[in-house]
Amino acid sequence: MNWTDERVEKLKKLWAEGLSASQIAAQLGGVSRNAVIGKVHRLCLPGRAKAGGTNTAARTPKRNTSAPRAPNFASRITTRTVTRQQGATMLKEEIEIEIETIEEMEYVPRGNVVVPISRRLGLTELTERTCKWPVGDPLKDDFHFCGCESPDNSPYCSYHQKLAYQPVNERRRAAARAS
DNA sequence: CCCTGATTCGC
DNA sequence: GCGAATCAGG
Repeated sequence: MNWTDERVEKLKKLWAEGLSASQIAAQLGGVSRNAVIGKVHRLCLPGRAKAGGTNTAARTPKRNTSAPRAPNFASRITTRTVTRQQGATMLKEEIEIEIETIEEMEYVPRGNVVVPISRRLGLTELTERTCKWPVGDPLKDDFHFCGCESPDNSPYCSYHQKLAYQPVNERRRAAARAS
């Protein structure tokens, strides 16, 4: 693909709008994000300040122009893989529709509001049909299990089953994502 | 891992 | 002049 005046104009425009190089490359079509970035440089367009996106200005590697390339092999491998996957991903890029899931429900396992009609069974009293939801501090002697009737093969009664499997969802993802 | 922009340098 | 390969950082 040639950098026709029109394409260059579009590049300038999109870049000015703050689109990322990969997004611009997708819009223009036929070029990689690297091509876009390279062009941006040649045009001397303002790079992305250290603002929102990702820019680490004041970066001057300048290897010895005389020394042959001796990059880090380990990182090279990972870099390559990433690059290829990017290409495949970019072809799919289209429109993003954010569906905000407003979760107001905050599950709170109130340790006080104990539970239903706990049988206060000890570990030995448990059977296949008794709820095995632990109640209390395992290190204290008042520790016991719910002991209520539990459906078919479930290890918990209907009440505790909900508590056991409910809240584990969207909320977790956000948390896991952070780390 | 995925993504960003920045640089270098063979073509 | 181009842009893939790399690098560096989030």
